[in-house]
Amino acid sequence: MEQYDELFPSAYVDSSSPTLVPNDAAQGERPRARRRRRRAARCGGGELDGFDGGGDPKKRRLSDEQVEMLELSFREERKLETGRKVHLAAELGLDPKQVAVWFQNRRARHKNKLIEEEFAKLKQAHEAHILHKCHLENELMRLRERLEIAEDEVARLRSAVASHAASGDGGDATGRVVSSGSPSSSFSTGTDQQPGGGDHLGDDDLLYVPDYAYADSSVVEWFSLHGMMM
DNA sequence: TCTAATCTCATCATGTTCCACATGATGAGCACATTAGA
Repeated sequence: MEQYDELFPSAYVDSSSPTLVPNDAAQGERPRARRRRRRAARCGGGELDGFDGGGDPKKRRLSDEQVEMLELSFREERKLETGRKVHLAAELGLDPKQVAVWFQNRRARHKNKLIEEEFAKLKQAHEAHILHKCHLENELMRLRERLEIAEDEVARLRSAVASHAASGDGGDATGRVVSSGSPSSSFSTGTDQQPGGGDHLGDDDLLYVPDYAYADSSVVEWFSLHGMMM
């Protein structure tokens, strides 16, 4: 009948009745209270659920020596063969059933401990990953800002070149562009710019105008030579 | 194949130490736990 307690924990079911009809005396009683009552009945000498009423009904803690011996044995071997169980029980003055129960509980609690340790490790690793992600995001943000500044500079230089080309002036005797902006924005003097591999440059490519382009032709001619729309 | 012993798991009850935790004990196992020996 105990199984009904487990199957229907939220509703009282009379453990003495196979028809699952609540009994009047305990109607509305919760499983815990019911179990306590049953335990009390056992302890009080009442025969219930096949309990013979013998032995010490009180739960006794094992002595330090007993626990020490059991721990020692557990460290040697987690499982408990019948022979070892009987031997241990005799040695410790315990019931073999108690030894078996102690090993069962010990295994369960050992497993829980391992699970907790594993959880702690995973949590630590997770937090480290979160931190690393934050660093990467910060780095990405800085790079984006730098890219934005570079793109602004490129756009400004492009428009400067375009306006000079459209007005037909602004070049010196050799046809070089004389920038009206800051001296640092001179279009052709950037040393960190690499020559483009092809004739067609994309919008996002940095423009590189080689010096020879200024020698005999205007910038406009150079651009048209390279198929670029102005 | 059957059966007893044993296992895991969830839970309870109680003792110990400050109201929660540790630990001994119990019962189920559901397309009905697994395993070992007769």
